[in-house]
Amino acid sequence: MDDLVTNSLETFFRRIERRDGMAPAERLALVRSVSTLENVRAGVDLVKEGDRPSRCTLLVSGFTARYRLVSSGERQFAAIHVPGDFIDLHSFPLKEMDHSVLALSDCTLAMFPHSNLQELTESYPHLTRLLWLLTLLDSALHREWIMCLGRLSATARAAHLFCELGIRLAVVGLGEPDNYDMPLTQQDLADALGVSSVHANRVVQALRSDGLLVWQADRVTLPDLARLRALGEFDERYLHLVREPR
Amino acid sequence: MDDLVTNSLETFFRRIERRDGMAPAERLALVRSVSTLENVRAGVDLVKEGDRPSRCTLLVSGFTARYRLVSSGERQFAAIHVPGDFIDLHSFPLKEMDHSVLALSDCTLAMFPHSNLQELTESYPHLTRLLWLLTLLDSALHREWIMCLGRLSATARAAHLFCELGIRLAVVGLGEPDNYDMPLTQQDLADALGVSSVHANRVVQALRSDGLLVWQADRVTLPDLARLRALGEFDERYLHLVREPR
DNA sequence: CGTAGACTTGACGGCACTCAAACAAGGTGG
DNA sequence: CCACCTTGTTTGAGTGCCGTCAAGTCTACG
Repeated sequence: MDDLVTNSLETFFRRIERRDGMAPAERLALVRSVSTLENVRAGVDLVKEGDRPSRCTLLVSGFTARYRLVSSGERQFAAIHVPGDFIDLHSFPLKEMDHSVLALSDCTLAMFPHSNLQELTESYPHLTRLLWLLTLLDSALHREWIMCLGRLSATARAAHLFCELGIRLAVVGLGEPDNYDMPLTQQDLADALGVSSVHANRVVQALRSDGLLVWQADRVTLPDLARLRALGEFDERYLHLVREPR
Repeated sequence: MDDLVTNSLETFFRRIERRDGMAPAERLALVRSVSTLENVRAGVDLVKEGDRPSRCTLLVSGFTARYRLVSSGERQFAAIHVPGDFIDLHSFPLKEMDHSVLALSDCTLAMFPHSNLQELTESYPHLTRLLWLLTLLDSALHREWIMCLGRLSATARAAHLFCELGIRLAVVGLGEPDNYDMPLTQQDLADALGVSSVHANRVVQALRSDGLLVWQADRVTLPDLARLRALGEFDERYLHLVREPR
C-alpha cells in the first residue's frame, strides 16, 4: 500500500521539492497520512459550497476547477488544478467550503483525513509550514487571476492561462511549457477567463491565426512562447519556483 | 511596552476571536513577537514586488491595498486591508513578494520579525494554524473578488465591495455594516473594481441616485443594505465568521 | 445513419473605455 | 486675504470589446 501511495504522490513531491527540501521522515509521514485512493468521472462535483469535509483531497491525475455560480447561472472558475495540487487543503483550517470543486476530466484522488493532518501539524512544524506554503501558492495564483481579470483583455488573459498551465504541468513532469495535454473544453476556458463561450471561441481563433496557439484533441502547443508571454504579461515570479528553506 | 502593543493588537485579536478562541499564553506570545510599532504616510509603498521582507506587518490603523501594475500603467488591487489585517503574513513562508502594498491613508503598523514567527511555529501548533487560517481568509477574499471581476457588472462589484468593507470593519469594532469611515478615493475604488476612474465615478453616481449609497467626507452610509446586498450578490459565508476549533 | 456535444459564424446591442475639459475644495505663499 | 496649485470629482462625445441570440458545422459514437 505504501508503495502505491508513494507513486501516486510523485507529482506532489515534485511540486514541493521545487520550493524546499523535505526530510525522508516528512515524506513518509505524508505517505502514511493518506487513507484511500479514489477515482471519479468527469463532471462530478468533488466538494460543494457549504460542505464541511472531514478530509483533504490531493489530485493525483486529471484536472479540476474551483468555481462559484452567480445568480444568472454563469460559472466562474477561481483556479484550475493539475496533478500534484491539493484541491481543498484550506478546508483543514477553514472547515467550511465557500466554493465548489468540479472534475474537468476523469480524476484519481488521494485522501488525507483531517485527523491525520492534525497530527502532522502537532509533530512536524516544518512540514506544517510546507502545507501552509502550498495554500499560499494558491493565493498567489488567485492574485494573478485578479490582475488578469481586472486589467487584461480576454485574449491576453487566455495567453496568460496557457503560459501558466504549461509551466505548472512541466514542474510536475507532465509536459513542456510549450507543449502539453489539457482536456478542457472552450466552455471551461470561458469560465476561467470570465467571458461567454462565444467570445472564448473568438479568442482562441485569434490566438490561432496569430500563430500563438495550436490546440486540438486535448493537446496544446505554443509555437511562439516569447510572444505569447508578452501578450499575456506573463512573469512566472508569482509561481515561486525557488528552492529555499521555508 | 507590552501594554502599548496589546492595545495596538486589539483589532487583530477581535478578528481572530470571531473564528476561534485563543489561550492567554498564545495571546502573550503574539504580543511578545512584536518588535516595533511604526507610522507611515498615505501614498507610501510598505512593501514592493520582489522584496524579501525580514518581518511581517500588521495593520494597526489605517487602510492599505495590495496591488500590481500592468504594462499600460494601470493598477489593480487584489485586496484592501483594514485594521487588524496582516498585510504580508504570506511573506513568512513565501519569502519573496509577488506584489506591492500601498498605504491608502496614514497608517500605524506592528512589526513581527520572521525569526519570532519561526519560534512561534516551532512551539505553538494551534497558534500556527490560526496564522495559517488568517492567510486562508485572504485567499477566500481573493476568490470572491475573482467571481465579482469575472461575472458581475462594475456597479454590482461596487455594491459587493461596500458590503464587504462594512462587515469587515464591524468585526474589528470600527463602525457598523451600513455606516463606516473609509478614506478611499474614487481612483482607489476604480483600481479595486478593475475599471477606469471615469467609470468608477459613474458607478458611484448610479448607486447614489438609486438610494443605495451615501459617501462624502470619508464617511460611507448604506441606506438600504438588503437591496445593496442583492445587487452585489453578497453572501458573507466567504468571510468565515464562525467561531469554532481550528 | 442519427444523435449529442462541442465548436463556429453572423448580426446587433450595451457596458465600459478613451480623450478632453470643467468644476470643487483644501493648502500654500505672497 | 487672495492668487495659485494640487488633488479629486464630474460631465460629454465618440469608440470598441464583449454580450446575447440564433443558426449552422463538425466529430464521435452507438
